[in-house]
Amino acid sequence: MSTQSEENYLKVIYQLASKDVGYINTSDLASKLDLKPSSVTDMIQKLDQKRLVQYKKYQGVKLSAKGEKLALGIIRKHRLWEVFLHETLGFTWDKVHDIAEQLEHINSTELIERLDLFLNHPKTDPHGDPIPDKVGRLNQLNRIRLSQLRGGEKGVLSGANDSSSEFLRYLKKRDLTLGTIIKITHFNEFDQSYDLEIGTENKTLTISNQVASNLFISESKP
Amino acid sequence: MSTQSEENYLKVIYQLASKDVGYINTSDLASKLDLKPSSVTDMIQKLDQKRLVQYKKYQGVKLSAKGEKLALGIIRKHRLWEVFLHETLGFTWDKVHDIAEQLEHINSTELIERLDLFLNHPKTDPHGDPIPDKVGRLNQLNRIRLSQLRGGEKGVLSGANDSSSEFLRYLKKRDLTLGTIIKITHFNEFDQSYDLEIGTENKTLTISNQVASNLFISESKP
DNA sequence: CACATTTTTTAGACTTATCTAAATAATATT
DNA sequence: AATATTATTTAGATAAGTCTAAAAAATGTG
Repeated sequence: MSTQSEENYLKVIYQLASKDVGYINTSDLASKLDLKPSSVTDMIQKLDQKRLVQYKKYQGVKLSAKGEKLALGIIRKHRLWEVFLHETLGFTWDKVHDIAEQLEHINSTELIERLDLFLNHPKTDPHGDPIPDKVGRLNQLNRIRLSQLRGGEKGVLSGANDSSSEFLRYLKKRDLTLGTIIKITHFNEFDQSYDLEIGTENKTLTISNQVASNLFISESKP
Repeated sequence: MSTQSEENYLKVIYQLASKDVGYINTSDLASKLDLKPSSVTDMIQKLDQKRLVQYKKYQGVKLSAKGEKLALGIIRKHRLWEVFLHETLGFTWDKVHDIAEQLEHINSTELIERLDLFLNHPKTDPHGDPIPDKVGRLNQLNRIRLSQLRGGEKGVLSGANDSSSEFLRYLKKRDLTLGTIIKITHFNEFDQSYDLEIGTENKTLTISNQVASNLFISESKP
């Protein structure tokens, strides 16, 4: 079995790895985990010994097959609990993440399978992220970052990459909820910002590239 | 805030205290927590410093008002999660305890209030134990131990004091489920055992004093 | 390419919660 | 009451996970 701390490392390594590929470096890991780099070095050496990651001195870490499986298991639990908190208990979008951070470490296969059944095998969490299945298979959704689009293109908001409450409240305030139809009316070269038209009422707004790179968009008819 | 370990100490001290009164001694606490007495001494000194218990050297501990409030909060969480596991997810009586041991340490007042609402403010857990309310008030049920009765008396099985799966499976196998009507046909002086008649089909069985002292009985018309 | 800067690792320290072994206090027995 | 037994506490050790400070390696710059 793994400790809570080990599980957090694996989860974060997985998340950082899904952006670009290759080895994750110590300082990125440290800042995401809110720890000092020296602590991270210690732990990844331990995880390497347990064959959960591959670690190369001064280069970084990546997950082993075993480590990835574990990480996906934790992500599965996290996202199923998020669905439960949102759908069953009525928590808002922006509050589920922090509580799920605790619940994801509860250890019981039967609990998770029963929860999955009770929730009717949901495919995505309240932020639009896909939920890995029992054996760790992840249905890669057909979606791209808003920042990969340019003027004139159009799509449906299908997820956010940053699940901090602050960011989610920012979105909510601007009616950027899951399922919203978004049309990019203009890309402003000078500051890399985007002018959008959202929903059906011709509402417009401008978002920074920062924000755009954290939003996922899928085809208009998904 | 308290650690998971501290919470377990407080919970167990509360449970032992509700049997007889006064100070709880180190070795009882140690055996219930499955730790060595020396570890217990260390921890209760720490809890005393935090003003969660009162500790007198060589005499034992009891909860302070603050400690009792915390303990009741943990018991509330434990029992609400048990109801959820049983009623919502369909776990059997004997499996809910171990998972609730983990869930009881999840920290979120809003989560517990929403769970309580979702479950429709249950009054007892699946073992018949009362659930403390938000402010730690516990509705003391009108029930006594089976071992306090003698031949001829009658009542309804309303709870078990030992929630180990082993004990609960023992009960299930003999149809001793919550709500069963029990009549004590005879008390056997020589080995302190009880002859019972249970349910409506004149089924009979004999249980040891051990078992009898772990069963709660309430009036026939509760 | 040599030096400066940044990143990473190592070494040593600290905290929490536990343990074992020894010392001390309380209780039981003769 | 003196001694034996049992319970409790103290002292010192250990493991996990973190930290700070110093050393070493990698990277960037003139």
